[in-house]
Amino acid sequence: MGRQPSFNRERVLNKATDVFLKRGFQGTTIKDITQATGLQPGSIYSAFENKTGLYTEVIQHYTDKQVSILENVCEKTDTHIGAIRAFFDSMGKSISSNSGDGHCLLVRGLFEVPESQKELRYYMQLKIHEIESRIYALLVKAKENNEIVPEENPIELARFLMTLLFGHRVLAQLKPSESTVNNTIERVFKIIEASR
Amino acid sequence: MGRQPSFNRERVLNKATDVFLKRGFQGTTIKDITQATGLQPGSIYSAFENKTGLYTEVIQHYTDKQVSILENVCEKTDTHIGAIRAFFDSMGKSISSNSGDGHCLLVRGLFEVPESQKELRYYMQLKIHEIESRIYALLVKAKENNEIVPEENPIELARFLMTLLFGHRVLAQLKPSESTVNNTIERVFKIIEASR
DNA sequence: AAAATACTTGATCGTCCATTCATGAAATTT
DNA sequence: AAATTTCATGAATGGACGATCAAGTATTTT
Repeated sequence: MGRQPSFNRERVLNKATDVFLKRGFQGTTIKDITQATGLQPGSIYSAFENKTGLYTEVIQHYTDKQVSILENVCEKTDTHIGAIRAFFDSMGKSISSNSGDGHCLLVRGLFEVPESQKELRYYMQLKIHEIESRIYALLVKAKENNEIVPEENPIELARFLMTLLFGHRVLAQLKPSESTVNNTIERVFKIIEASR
Repeated sequence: MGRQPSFNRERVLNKATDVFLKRGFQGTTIKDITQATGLQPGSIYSAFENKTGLYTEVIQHYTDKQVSILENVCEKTDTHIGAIRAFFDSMGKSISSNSGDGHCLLVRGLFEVPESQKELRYYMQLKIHEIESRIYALLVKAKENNEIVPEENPIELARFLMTLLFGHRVLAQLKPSESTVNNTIERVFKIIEASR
């Protein structure tokens, strides 16, 4: 019934993700989005309701990508601990390469999505927990597999590893040299090792 | 010659710090500042040039406070490593208490001061390095004092501890329970211990 | 092919906000 | 106390931005 939207939603979300990564939620204007996507304001608003709706969907899209990065490294590593290492390495690369200024939409969003946007902020927290619970699941399997010591608490370790991931996203804002990033990540590995 | 400003600059900076901590740089309007300080727009602009100038001075003021926290704990602890521990504990309290939402003006600023504000962004990086170099200095003395192992590199460890401080400021945004914060900080201590 | 439905366009609206400036008031100098 | 200098006031300005909507166009249905 009636006309179909003529744009590819996935492509639009990817473009919008790039813009939000570069300029943040507050710093991105609808004009920025129209220029990046080629869509007109009306089309954006009819497809996503408003700027918040668009950002929400971008966050969903972005988190799905992060989770699939984690799933991919799981297949390529033989231990669960090795998968977590690989995930940190992947983040290290994202920090050292200059695309998107090493930003994570979720971390950045926590600091700059206005407090008035209660729902959106809650949604971002939910998505961070989604990633954390994947790491937790890996740690549980690692424990079953005797990859980490039996005294280790996977919930707490997962939280601590998230804190380290977070820290690196802030570090990224200081434009650290590649060797600095390598060193900090190496130290994370040592911590993971120590849990063995 | 002429009239003196009738307001107390320090008091104004403290009030402005509270507002910026609560709402961020972009989220704070001049109206917010006028309401918090009782000053009129014109007075603010004549005293601080503009919003950026005010924020810059607030950052300076804020960093000085952070540095004096660090200096205070140095006097109250007998080892240099103990001072670093105490500094982390102080941050832990700032996260668990709800004033200012556990924010750090410097960390938050890195994520939300617009990229167009080149000078201000550079200034914030400078101030972060100021704190980092204080921790570095403590580590050097700790090493001289055999509080940490001679193989340890103070530059790298200081950077890593900063990354952990950063991580906690992100963690704070997830409204962690006090026990979660205690646990993550406890794990930081174990890392510091391991350097002994 | 006519009717119905849904998407597209882009100018426009209303609001908010950083900043300014003319006027007035106070302190200091002469 | 007159003149000068500086500060305080707060309404006004100009620009930016999120959002809307009427008119137009394409697609599907009957």
